[in-house]
Amino acid sequence: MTQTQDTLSIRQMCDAFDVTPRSLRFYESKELLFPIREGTRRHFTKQDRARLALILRGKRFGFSLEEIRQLLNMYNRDGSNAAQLMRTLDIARARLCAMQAQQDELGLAIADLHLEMAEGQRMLTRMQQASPKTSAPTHHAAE
Amino acid sequence: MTQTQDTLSIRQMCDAFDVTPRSLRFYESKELLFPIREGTRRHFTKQDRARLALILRGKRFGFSLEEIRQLLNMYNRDGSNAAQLMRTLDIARARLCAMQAQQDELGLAIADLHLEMAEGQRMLTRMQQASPKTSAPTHHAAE
DNA sequence: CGTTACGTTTACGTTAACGTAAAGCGCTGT
DNA sequence: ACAGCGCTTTACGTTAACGTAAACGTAACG
Repeated sequence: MTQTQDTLSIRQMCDAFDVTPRSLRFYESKELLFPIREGTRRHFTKQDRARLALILRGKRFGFSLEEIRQLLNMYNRDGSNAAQLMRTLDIARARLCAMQAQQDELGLAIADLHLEMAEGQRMLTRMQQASPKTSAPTHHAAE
Repeated sequence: MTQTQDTLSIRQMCDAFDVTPRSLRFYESKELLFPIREGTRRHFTKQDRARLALILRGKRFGFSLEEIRQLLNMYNRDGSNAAQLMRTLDIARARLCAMQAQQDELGLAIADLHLEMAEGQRMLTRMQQASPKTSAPTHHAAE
């Protein structure tokens, strides 16, 4: 229960999260992570691990590191005062809006692409029927 | 019906599509557009306009210019042979898959962000009730 | 004939998110 | 004492999609 030394080296972090040392140092330089500095060495705490998990998720969602930094502040309740919290919420609202717009556009694009692909598929089928390279057994889009 | 001269200057294109000359020249250098070259001047045909429209749509959807170039070939049926068409369809399938994955992840992210924002909102409300700066009339999250 | 307006080419600058190389410190094993 | 490992800092390199500046052509306007 009293685990006093719950900290990872940079290499252990890399292995645990499948990132490069460069990235971790970069994130620290951008103030996304704050490992304990024992002299020159870094020690990543449980907090850092949690933050890194959120960073990686954010990246998958297409956020920039700067945006992620903003959101981390919200997740962490660093800004313990109302004004700061309100600004953070504003940022979140804006991001949310953008994300929803993007999701909608993505939906449209997906539908369009489906249509174009169907058209291409039809053309391909016609072409293959026109010039059968092999004697062509019933080759129905073999997956 | 016999509109022999249906071509736009670079400036007209820029105005029509709200892009910079630099972008158009860049797209040409990347073989996304093929304006007629009368000496040194460019003349953008109806084809170019159609392609540009697709380019801009593709960009909004998050495609890279190289990906867009591939897709333009599909839209245009340039690759009139089956092999080429199949490769193009493969690219499209991959993109489609990625797009759907991204859309799903975006959905998750949106839900998460909603939760976090709700939490932040509750905190804010508590803080405002705890320290009423003004004599505070019934100020219910005035939108 | 000079100057705007519009067009061109060439080429270096910019941002994001690292990659990669160089050079050095501190500890361990032999 | 020295090699090697793991970590460090410093700093230049990379990719995409243009921006921006320089330096020039040419056609019309006054």
